[in-house]
Order: sequence, then C-alpha cells, then structure tokens
Amino acid sequence: MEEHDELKKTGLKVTLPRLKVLNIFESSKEKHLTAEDIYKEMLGSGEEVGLATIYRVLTQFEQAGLLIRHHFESGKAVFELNEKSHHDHIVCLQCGHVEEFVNEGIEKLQTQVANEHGFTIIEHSLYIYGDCTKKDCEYKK
Amino acid sequence: MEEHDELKKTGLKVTLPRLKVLNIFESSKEKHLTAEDIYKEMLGSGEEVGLATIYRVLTQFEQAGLLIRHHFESGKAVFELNEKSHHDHIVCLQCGHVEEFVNEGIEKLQTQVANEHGFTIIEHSLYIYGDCTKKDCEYKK
DNA sequence: TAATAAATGCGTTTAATTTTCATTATCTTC
DNA sequence: GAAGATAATGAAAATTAAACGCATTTATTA
Ligand SMILES: [Mn+2]
Ligand SMILES: [Mn+2]
Ligand SMILES: [Zn+2]
Ligand SMILES: [Zn+2]
Repeated sequence: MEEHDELKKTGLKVTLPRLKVLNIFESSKEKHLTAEDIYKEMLGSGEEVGLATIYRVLTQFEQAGLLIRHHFESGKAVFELNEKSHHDHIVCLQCGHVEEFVNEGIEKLQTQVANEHGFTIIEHSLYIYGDCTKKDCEYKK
Repeated sequence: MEEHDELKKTGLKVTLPRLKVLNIFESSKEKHLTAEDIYKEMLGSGEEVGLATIYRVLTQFEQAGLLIRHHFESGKAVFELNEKSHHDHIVCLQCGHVEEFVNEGIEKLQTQVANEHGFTIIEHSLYIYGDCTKKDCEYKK
C-alpha cells in the first residue's frame, strides 16, 4: 500500500481521513484543491468526516512536505501534491483554469535580484493572471 | 492643497477620513500599510474614525487607482500608493522588511510564458521571500 | 442656506480557518 | 491479540480579516 507508507514516513498516525485525503489528491483530475473541495469530495463518497479534520490534515501534510499551499486570488488556500520539482502557475481570471510552468530564466533572474538586494532567497511566489483560450472558458463564480 | 485635488479627481467626496488616509500614505516612512496600521495611526493622532471606514476607503482608493493592494504572506492585505510604474517585492521573513524591484527580464519572460500557454496576461504577482542583511534585522511578531 | 446624495460610525455578519474538548482510534507493548 | 498510552477526530465555539445594514452626519450643489 503506497499511501500507507507515505504517511508512515511522516510520523503521523495512519488514519482513514488522512488516507482518503491523500488518495483524493493522487486520483483527482484537478490537482489544485481547497479544503472545501476535499471536504465535499469526501462527503460525496459517503465518508464521515469533519471539516476541522480536513484543515488539520492539510496543514500537517504541508508541514510534512507532502503538500504545497498556494494563495491564488480567490481568498481561500489551495493545495496540491508536492511533486518536489518546483513550478509556478498561470491562472485564468475567467474560468479559474490553472496551468503550471517552469521558466529557468525567471528563476535565475530572481536569484540575481535577491543577491543584488542582499537577500538570501528562501522561497518565492509567482502567479500570472490572465484570460485563457479554452473553448469552454467562462466565468464561474 | 495637493491631496484635496487628488481626491476630487476620483469623484469621491473630500472628507476628513479620506484626506487623512491619503496623508498617512504620503508621509509615512513605511510605504506598505495594512488597514490596521492606518487605523491605529489615526486613532493615535486623535482622529475619530471607524475601522469599517478605513476598509471602505482603502477599497475605494484601490478602485480609483490611487492605491495598490498586495497580499504578502501575512494573511492581511497590504496597501501602497500607486506610483504608476510597476514593481515587484522582496520581503524579509525575519523582520518583515520590504524592498522593491523591477526586472525587465522577468517581465518579458512572463509575457512569453503567457503566450506559450495561450493566455492573455492581465496581471501578475511576484514576491520573493528570504532573509535580509539589515543590521537590525530580527524576528518581529 | 436648504435640498440631496454620499459618507461615516457602530454594531452585526460573513467566510475561512483555528481551537477546545470530550470521545474514539491507532500504535506500542506484553 | 488485549491493555495502556498517546494521538486523532468531530462537533461546536472561537478567531480573524473584511464586509454590511442602517440611522445619523457631512459634503456638494443649487
Ligand atoms: Mn501546481
Ligand atoms: Mn511596493
Ligand atoms: Zn479560462
Ligand atoms: Zn530582515
């Protein structure tokens, strides 16, 4: 059991809610999910779970390095599996569609900027917002 | 009176709270301020004002193009005067010190990335976080 | 200065997230 | 495999930043 061991390694107890949350991230077609998304998904599939547990688990997973937390401009935190290889995001302001990208040039220039300002760079957040060109792109509340 | 005219141009009524908020931004040594910062500053200097007014005025000023709203990772919105020329930010995770920068290379590459993904870029947010090297840098709550 | 339309302050409300606490499940040990 | 220690859970209450409703006050305009 893959997810079981992944949890074991974090030192966290292997519980049903935790397994399910991990499972949702690993099987969902949408990889960027909010606490609410997870919660509804679990309720929908008949799980008995409290929203507080979801929030707790997400934060624990983040601290354990399993998840990454993002703040798009929606106001709510968005999580995704920590794939280890860094990437940034471009988000459609119309339909919410998210695409990922890595641009070595941008990464290098950021380090350079930090150096120029006497900072040791720890992390960065870069979100590009715009209009996408998906055929089914439309504003969704 | 400079600030008076600046307000006039926005179509908003020239009121004391609005003048004072504008004045704080134009005279403060720290240019990136939260609603709370403004509120405390005004209470401190004897103004009679409600926090709701601050929130309302900040949003109105943002819509009028007088202010820019940022979301650093503090959780609360941060505002600064809209100097018209775009810049990004590098923030010290220890002391909260903020420096501004513009890097044309990064700007160009962002546009390029957007194009490659079929997006029309509307805006972006880039924050670099790290440790600064100010002599008086230390963790402040 | 009076009429009108907008702005203010106070208190209430919302939305996301966190905390408290009693109950329950997991892990470890025997 | 059962018992004890410890951590996790769910429900409800608490917190926090921000928005809102409304009666009252103020700025603008005539
Ligand atoms: Mn991603
Ligand atoms: Mn700035
Ligand atoms: Zn779209
Ligand atoms: Zn510092």
